[in-house]
Amino acid sequence: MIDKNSPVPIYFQIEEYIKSSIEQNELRPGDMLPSEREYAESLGVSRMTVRQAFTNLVNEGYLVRQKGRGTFVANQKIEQSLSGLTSFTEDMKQRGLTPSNQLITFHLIPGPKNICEKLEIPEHSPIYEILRVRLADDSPMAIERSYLSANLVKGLTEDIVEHSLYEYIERTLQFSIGTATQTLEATIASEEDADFLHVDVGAALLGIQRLTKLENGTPLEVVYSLYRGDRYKFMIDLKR
Amino acid sequence: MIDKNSPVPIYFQIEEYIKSSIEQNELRPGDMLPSEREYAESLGVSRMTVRQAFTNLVNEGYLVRQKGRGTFVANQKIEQSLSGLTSFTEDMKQRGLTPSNQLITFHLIPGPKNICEKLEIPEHSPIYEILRVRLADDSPMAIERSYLSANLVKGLTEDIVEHSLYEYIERTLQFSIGTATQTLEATIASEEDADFLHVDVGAALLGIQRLTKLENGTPLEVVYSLYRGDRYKFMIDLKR
DNA sequence: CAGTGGTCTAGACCACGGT
DNA sequence: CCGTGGTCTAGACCACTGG
Repeated sequence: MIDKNSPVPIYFQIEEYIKSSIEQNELRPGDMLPSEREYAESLGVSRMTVRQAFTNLVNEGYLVRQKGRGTFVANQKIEQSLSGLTSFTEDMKQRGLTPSNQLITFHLIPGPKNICEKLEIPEHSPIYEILRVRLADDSPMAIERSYLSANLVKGLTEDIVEHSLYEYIERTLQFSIGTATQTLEATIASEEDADFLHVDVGAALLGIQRLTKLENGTPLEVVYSLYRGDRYKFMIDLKR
Repeated sequence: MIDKNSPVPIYFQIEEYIKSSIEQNELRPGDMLPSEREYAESLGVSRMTVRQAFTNLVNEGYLVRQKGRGTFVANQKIEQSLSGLTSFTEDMKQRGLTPSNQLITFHLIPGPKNICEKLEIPEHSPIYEILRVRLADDSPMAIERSYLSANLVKGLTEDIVEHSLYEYIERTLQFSIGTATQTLEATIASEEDADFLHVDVGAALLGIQRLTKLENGTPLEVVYSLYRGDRYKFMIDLKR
């Protein structure tokens, strides 16, 4: 169960083991775990190593510690939905819907001023403009306009865009996405919107603007989305 | 600077000292801190103790560690705006607007089923129902319907509600607010909504539902709000 | 009372970054 | 090469919980 000679840190191996035990329901919410000392002895490692694993899992919301009592499996993992920076694809899957795309336009254009400012690149720099209708269970859910710097995200093709852009960025380009600033507002469907989304003119739409940055702070993507008000709710957990 | 005989843990004292150094601009974003070993020696404590303080500050977004280089003051404390659980009053002040209230109704009623379920109390338990129009710079911004258990939030009066409910809950009752689950969706103004908000029927409104819980997990408040789409945007920072 | 998590020590070796 | 953070050890005493 634990490989001391692995390059993977022991505390991380312990974390993974406990996480999978929880996910496979071998450990249920409210269950008490073996004490830190028991764990340490049975694995033949120091108590501090076990403690590091436990601490991380507490911070991630999997476990709860109680002084003088023990360590327990948390009732609900709050962090799961908290501050989730997800792609449309991931978001829909989490909701139990099947996502798909309908690519409307895919252009390489000289960047307009307002976009370039947000991406922190010179005006007129080459930019990919991607217009997609996002479908869930084959029915329109949102319109999405994305802008990415062509000098940063190289080798973008229609194929990639129709599949999953985030997967390409994270898996193939090995970029690690950091944070995003997002704005939500309510608007009304114009004639063009109504057309794409199969709703009436004047229907309620949820407008979402997002600026995504990499972990090193480089702006990655500007996205303007319009979600159907009758099909989409945005959920978020907040902490005081 | 550090009191070893204090009941306050050493790592916590170190945290507070570093935090205040950052807040008073003695340490600026990008500055490198003394190494863990230097800190430990100069304070006469173990390196692991310093490390615990550093680790907590990294998790809170104050510091950034770089393998082989050092520990640095973070550029921007993301957590500041991230996942901000704020009251309407706080929210408006942050935006530079002056908040005020117009109390429409304030009733003590037997709780309807759906509300009581969310508040995790028996059906028909006494509940305060508060209906307010929220103003910013004396112009309508939102309609808010709040529900609170009268057995939990005692001594509520019209005066308190017209001032600031959260202040009463946190300052006077000494409750500490923990987390909230929030849902946002786009809707259309009904005739009644339009009346309260001074907008046209069919105008875009941002509907926000919130369930707030105390730190011990007790549900505190259910709120249904309708914000004017032309005046209000909801902003949030997300982490991957 | 025994067992738990909370804090702390004084070392150790490693992988990494920059000189 | 040296200094950094990353990991790990084998102890220790404390405050708290429960029986």
